[in-house]
Amino acid sequence: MNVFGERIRDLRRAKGYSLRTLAPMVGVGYSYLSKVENGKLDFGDSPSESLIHRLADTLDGDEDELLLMAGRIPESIARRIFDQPDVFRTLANCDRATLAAVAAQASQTKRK
Amino acid sequence: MNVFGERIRDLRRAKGYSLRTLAPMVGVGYSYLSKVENGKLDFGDSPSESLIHRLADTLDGDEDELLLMAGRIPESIARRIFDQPDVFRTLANCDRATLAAVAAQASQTKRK
DNA sequence: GCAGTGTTGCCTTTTACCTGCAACAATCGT
DNA sequence: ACGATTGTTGCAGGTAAAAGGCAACACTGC
Repeated sequence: MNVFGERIRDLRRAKGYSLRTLAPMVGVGYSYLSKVENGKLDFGDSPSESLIHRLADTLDGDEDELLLMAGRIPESIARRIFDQPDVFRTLANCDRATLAAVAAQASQTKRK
Repeated sequence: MNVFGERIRDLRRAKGYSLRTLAPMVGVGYSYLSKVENGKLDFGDSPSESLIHRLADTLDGDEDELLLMAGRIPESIARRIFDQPDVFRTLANCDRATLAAVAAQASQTKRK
Protein backbone atom coordinates (compact mmCIF):
# COMPACT_ATOMS: atom_id res chain seq x y z
CA MET A 1 0.00 0.00 0.00
CA ASN A 2 0.88 3.69 -0.30
CA VAL A 3 2.12 3.20 -3.80
CA PHE A 4 1.21 6.82 -4.41
CA GLY A 5 3.46 8.29 -1.76
CA GLU A 6 6.36 6.15 -2.83
CA ARG A 7 5.96 7.29 -6.39
CA ILE A 8 6.06 10.91 -5.30
CA ARG A 9 9.17 10.24 -3.26
CA ASP A 10 10.88 8.64 -6.23
CA LEU A 11 10.00 11.51 -8.50
CA ARG A 12 11.19 14.03 -5.94
CA ARG A 13 14.53 12.25 -5.44
CA ALA A 14 14.98 11.92 -9.17
CA LYS A 15 14.89 15.71 -9.27
CA GLY A 16 17.26 15.97 -6.33
CA TYR A 17 14.82 17.96 -4.22
CA SER A 18 14.57 17.79 -0.46
CA LEU A 19 11.20 18.05 1.24
CA ARG A 20 11.94 21.60 2.30
CA THR A 21 12.92 22.53 -1.22
CA LEU A 22 9.94 20.99 -2.94
CA ALA A 23 7.29 22.10 -0.47
CA PRO A 24 7.25 25.81 -1.38
CA MET A 25 7.37 24.92 -5.07
CA VAL A 26 4.01 23.18 -4.78
CA GLY A 27 2.65 25.55 -2.17
CA VAL A 28 2.39 23.41 0.96
CA GLY A 29 4.39 22.90 4.14
CA TYR A 30 7.27 20.44 4.15
CA SER A 31 5.77 18.48 7.01
CA TYR A 32 2.64 17.87 5.03
CA LEU A 33 4.71 16.57 2.15
CA SER A 34 6.40 14.09 4.43
CA LYS A 35 3.04 12.76 5.53
CA VAL A 36 1.93 12.50 1.94
CA GLU A 37 4.94 10.40 1.00
CA ASN A 38 4.48 8.14 4.00
CA GLY A 39 0.73 7.87 3.70
CA LYS A 40 0.34 9.28 7.19
CA LEU A 41 -2.23 11.91 6.50
CA ASP A 42 -4.60 12.55 9.38
CA PHE A 43 -7.18 11.08 7.16
CA GLY A 44 -7.34 9.41 3.79
CA ASP A 45 -4.23 8.30 2.00
CA SER A 46 -3.78 11.02 -0.55
CA PRO A 47 -3.77 14.78 -0.80
CA SER A 48 -6.15 17.02 -2.71
CA GLU A 49 -6.54 16.80 -6.43
CA SER A 50 -5.05 20.24 -6.86
CA LEU A 51 -1.90 19.32 -4.94
CA ILE A 52 -1.52 16.19 -7.04
CA HIS A 53 -1.74 18.40 -10.10
CA ARG A 54 1.01 20.71 -8.87
CA LEU A 55 3.18 17.76 -7.89
CA ALA A 56 2.84 16.16 -11.29
CA ASP A 57 3.66 19.47 -12.84
CA THR A 58 6.72 20.26 -10.76
CA LEU A 59 8.11 16.73 -10.79
CA ASP A 60 7.31 15.99 -14.43
CA GLY A 61 5.13 13.07 -13.46
CA ASP A 62 2.15 11.65 -15.34
CA GLU A 63 -0.75 13.42 -13.72
CA ASP A 64 -3.39 10.89 -14.65
CA GLU A 65 -1.27 8.02 -13.44
CA LEU A 66 -0.74 9.78 -10.12
CA LEU A 67 -4.43 10.55 -9.78
CA LEU A 68 -5.31 6.92 -10.36
CA MET A 69 -2.76 5.82 -7.79
CA ALA A 70 -4.37 8.22 -5.36
CA GLY A 71 -7.80 6.73 -5.95
CA ARG A 72 -9.14 9.64 -7.94
CA ILE A 73 -10.67 9.69 -11.40
CA PRO A 74 -8.79 11.90 -13.87
CA GLU A 75 -10.78 14.53 -15.73
CA SER A 76 -9.91 12.98 -19.08
CA ILE A 77 -11.71 9.81 -18.10
CA ALA A 78 -14.52 11.53 -16.22
CA ARG A 79 -15.39 13.66 -19.25
CA ARG A 80 -15.80 10.57 -21.35
CA ILE A 81 -17.98 8.88 -18.79
CA PHE A 82 -20.36 11.84 -18.57
CA ASP A 83 -20.36 12.09 -22.34
CA GLN A 84 -21.33 8.46 -22.89
CA PRO A 85 -22.51 7.10 -19.57
CA ASP A 86 -24.29 4.07 -20.95
CA VAL A 87 -21.15 2.86 -22.65
CA PHE A 88 -19.27 2.89 -19.37
CA ARG A 89 -22.10 1.34 -17.42
CA THR A 90 -21.92 -1.53 -19.86
CA LEU A 91 -18.15 -1.79 -19.66
CA ALA A 92 -18.23 -1.76 -15.88
CA ASN A 93 -20.20 -4.99 -16.01
CA CYS A 94 -17.85 -6.96 -18.21
CA ASP A 95 -15.36 -9.41 -16.83
CA ARG A 96 -11.71 -8.45 -16.84
CA ALA A 97 -10.80 -10.50 -19.90
CA THR A 98 -13.54 -9.04 -22.06
CA LEU A 99 -12.60 -5.57 -21.00
CA ALA A 100 -8.94 -6.12 -21.86
CA ALA A 101 -9.87 -7.52 -25.26
CA VAL A 102 -12.14 -4.60 -25.95
CA ALA A 103 -9.38 -2.13 -25.10
CA ALA A 104 -6.97 -3.88 -27.43
CA GLN A 105 -9.57 -3.63 -30.17
CA ALA A 106 -10.09 0.03 -29.46
CA SER A 107 -6.44 0.99 -29.52
CA GLN A 108 -6.12 -0.88 -32.82
CA THR A 109 -9.13 0.79 -34.39
CA LYS A 110 -7.88 4.12 -33.24
CA ARG A 111 -4.49 3.73 -34.88
CA LYS A 112 -4.44 5.69 -38.09
CA MET B 1 -29.12 22.02 -17.53
CA ASN B 2 -30.22 20.74 -14.16
CA VAL B 3 -31.34 17.47 -15.64
CA PHE B 4 -30.67 15.94 -12.25
CA GLY B 5 -33.11 18.09 -10.33
CA GLU B 6 -35.81 17.60 -12.91
CA ARG B 7 -35.39 13.86 -12.70
CA ILE B 8 -35.78 13.97 -8.94
CA ARG B 9 -38.88 16.08 -9.31
CA ASP B 10 -40.41 13.62 -11.75
CA LEU B 11 -39.67 10.69 -9.50
CA ARG B 12 -41.12 12.49 -6.52
CA ARG B 13 -44.31 13.40 -8.36
CA ALA B 14 -44.65 9.88 -9.66
CA LYS B 15 -44.84 8.81 -6.03
CA GLY B 16 -47.29 11.58 -5.22
CA TYR B 17 -45.08 13.13 -2.56
CA SER B 18 -44.95 16.81 -1.76
CA LEU B 19 -41.64 18.43 -0.83
CA ARG B 20 -42.71 18.61 2.78
CA THR B 21 -43.61 14.94 2.75
CA LEU B 22 -40.48 13.66 1.08
CA ALA B 23 -37.97 15.80 2.96
CA PRO B 24 -38.19 13.99 6.30
CA MET B 25 -38.13 10.63 4.50
CA VAL B 26 -34.67 11.38 3.17
CA GLY B 27 -33.58 13.34 6.19
CA VAL B 28 -33.31 16.89 4.92
CA GLY B 29 -35.32 20.10 5.13
CA TYR B 30 -38.01 20.77 2.53
CA SER B 31 -36.47 24.05 1.45
CA TYR B 32 -33.23 22.30 0.68
CA LEU B 33 -35.08 19.77 -1.44
CA SER B 34 -36.69 22.55 -3.43
CA LYS B 35 -33.28 24.02 -4.13
CA VAL B 36 -32.00 20.63 -5.16
CA GLU B 37 -34.79 20.20 -7.69
CA ASN B 38 -34.23 23.68 -9.08
CA GLY B 39 -30.46 23.49 -9.07
CA LYS B 40 -30.28 26.51 -6.80
CA LEU B 41 -27.92 25.18 -4.17
CA ASP B 42 -25.67 27.72 -2.49
CA PHE B 43 -22.82 25.94 -4.11
CA GLY B 44 -22.38 23.18 -6.65
CA ASP B 45 -25.32 21.82 -8.59
CA SER B 46 -25.99 18.64 -6.75
CA PRO B 47 -26.32 17.36 -3.22
CA SER B 48 -24.08 14.90 -1.44
CA GLU B 49 -23.62 11.38 -2.62
CA SER B 50 -25.34 10.05 0.46
CA LEU B 51 -28.43 12.15 -0.15
CA ILE B 52 -28.56 10.96 -3.74
CA HIS B 53 -28.42 7.44 -2.40
CA ARG B 54 -31.36 8.02 -0.06
CA LEU B 55 -33.35 9.73 -2.82
CA ALA B 56 -32.80 6.84 -5.22
CA ASP B 57 -33.82 4.48 -2.48
CA THR B 58 -36.98 6.28 -1.42
CA LEU B 59 -38.12 7.17 -4.92
CA ASP B 60 -37.17 3.86 -6.52
CA GLY B 61 -34.79 5.57 -8.91
CA ASP B 62 -31.71 4.16 -10.57
CA GLU B 63 -28.94 5.27 -8.24
CA ASP B 64 -26.12 5.08 -10.76
CA GLU B 65 -28.12 7.00 -13.33
CA LEU B 66 -28.82 9.71 -10.78
CA LEU B 67 -25.19 9.86 -9.72
CA LEU B 68 -24.11 10.30 -13.31
CA MET B 69 -26.67 13.04 -13.84
CA ALA B 70 -25.26 14.73 -10.76
CA GLY B 71 -21.75 14.62 -12.16
CA ARG B 72 -20.50 11.90 -9.88
CA ILE B 73 -18.89 8.59 -10.74
CA PRO B 74 -20.76 5.57 -9.38
CA GLU B 75 -18.77 3.07 -7.33
CA SER B 76 -19.48 0.29 -9.80
CA ILE B 77 -17.62 2.17 -12.51
CA ALA B 78 -14.90 3.55 -10.24
CA ARG B 79 -14.00 0.05 -9.04
CA ARG B 80 -13.45 -1.06 -12.59
CA ILE B 81 -11.30 1.90 -13.42
CA PHE B 82 -8.98 1.33 -10.46
CA ASP B 83 -8.89 -2.36 -11.30
CA GLN B 84 -7.81 -1.83 -14.91
CA PRO B 85 -6.69 1.78 -15.22
CA ASP B 86 -4.80 1.35 -18.47
CA VAL B 87 -7.88 0.01 -20.20
CA PHE B 88 -9.86 3.09 -19.30
CA ARG B 89 -7.08 5.48 -20.14
CA THR B 90 -7.11 3.96 -23.60
CA LEU B 91 -10.87 4.14 -23.89
CA ALA B 92 -10.90 7.76 -22.78
CA ASN B 93 -8.86 8.62 -25.84
CA CYS B 94 -11.07 7.02 -28.46
CA ASP B 95 -13.54 9.01 -30.47
CA ARG B 96 -17.23 8.63 -29.68
CA ALA B 97 -17.98 6.30 -32.53
CA THR B 98 -15.21 3.86 -31.68
CA LEU B 99 -16.27 3.84 -28.09
CA ALA B 100 -19.87 3.11 -28.99
CA ALA B 101 -18.81 0.28 -31.27
CA VAL B 102 -16.60 -1.16 -28.60
CA ALA B 103 -19.44 -1.14 -26.10
CA ALA B 104 -21.72 -2.91 -28.51
CA GLN B 105 -19.05 -5.52 -28.99
CA ALA B 106 -18.65 -5.91 -25.25
CA SER B 107 -22.32 -6.32 -24.51
CA GLN B 108 -22.51 -8.91 -27.26
CA THR B 109 -19.49 -10.86 -26.04
CA LYS B 110 -20.88 -10.76 -22.58
CA ARG B 111 -24.18 -12.28 -23.62
CA LYS B 112 -24.19 -15.92 -22.67
C1' DG C 1 28.69 20.35 16.62
C1' DC C 2 26.00 22.23 13.24
C1' DA C 3 23.76 21.91 8.68
C1' DG C 4 20.62 19.65 6.28
C1' DT C 5 17.26 16.10 6.17
C1' DG C 6 13.06 13.59 7.41
C1' DT C 7 9.22 12.50 11.16
C1' DT C 8 5.40 13.32 14.24
C1' DG C 9 1.71 15.33 17.30
C1' DC C 10 -1.29 18.86 17.77
C1' DC C 11 -3.49 22.98 15.96
C1' DT C 12 -6.08 25.94 12.67
C1' DT C 13 -8.48 26.96 8.35
C1' DT C 14 -11.44 25.96 4.60
C1' DT C 15 -14.96 23.65 2.17
C1' DA C 16 -19.13 20.98 1.42
C1' DC C 17 -23.25 20.25 2.94
C1' DC C 18 -26.76 21.11 5.13
C1' DT C 19 -30.48 23.55 9.04
C1' DG C 20 -34.24 26.39 10.04
C1' DC C 21 -37.10 29.85 9.67
C1' DA C 22 -39.65 33.47 7.60
C1' DA C 23 -42.10 35.44 4.17
C1' DC C 24 -44.29 35.21 -0.19
C1' DA C 25 -47.11 33.69 -4.50
C1' DA C 26 -49.83 30.21 -6.77
C1' DT C 27 -53.19 26.76 -6.64
C1' DC C 28 -57.26 24.35 -5.20
C1' DG C 29 -61.16 22.20 -2.83
C1' DT C 30 -65.34 23.43 -0.28
C1' DA D 1 -64.24 33.94 -0.52
C1' DC D 2 -61.44 31.29 2.70
C1' DG D 3 -58.06 28.63 4.61
C1' DA D 4 -55.00 24.86 3.56
C1' DT D 5 -51.48 23.06 1.01
C1' DT D 6 -47.78 23.55 -2.07
C1' DG D 7 -43.60 25.34 -3.90
C1' DT D 8 -39.86 29.33 -3.97
C1' DT D 9 -36.36 32.14 -2.14
C1' DG D 10 -33.25 34.72 0.98
C1' DC D 11 -30.54 34.68 4.67
C1' DA D 12 -28.03 33.54 8.73
C1' DG D 13 -26.03 30.53 10.43
C1' DG D 14 -23.92 25.25 12.08
C1' DT D 15 -21.09 21.00 11.65
C1' DA D 16 -17.91 17.55 10.34
C1' DA D 17 -14.62 16.22 7.30
C1' DA D 18 -10.75 17.61 4.47
C1' DA D 19 -6.62 20.05 3.86
C1' DG D 20 -2.81 21.96 5.51
C1' DG D 21 0.59 24.77 9.09
C1' DC D 22 3.86 25.03 13.06
C1' DA D 23 7.22 23.64 16.16
C1' DA D 24 9.74 20.39 18.35
C1' DC D 25 12.10 16.16 17.78
C1' DA D 26 15.68 12.62 15.88
C1' DC D 27 18.97 10.94 12.45
C1' DT D 28 22.77 11.45 9.37
C1' DG D 29 27.39 12.68 7.96
C1' DC D 30 31.05 15.45 6.84
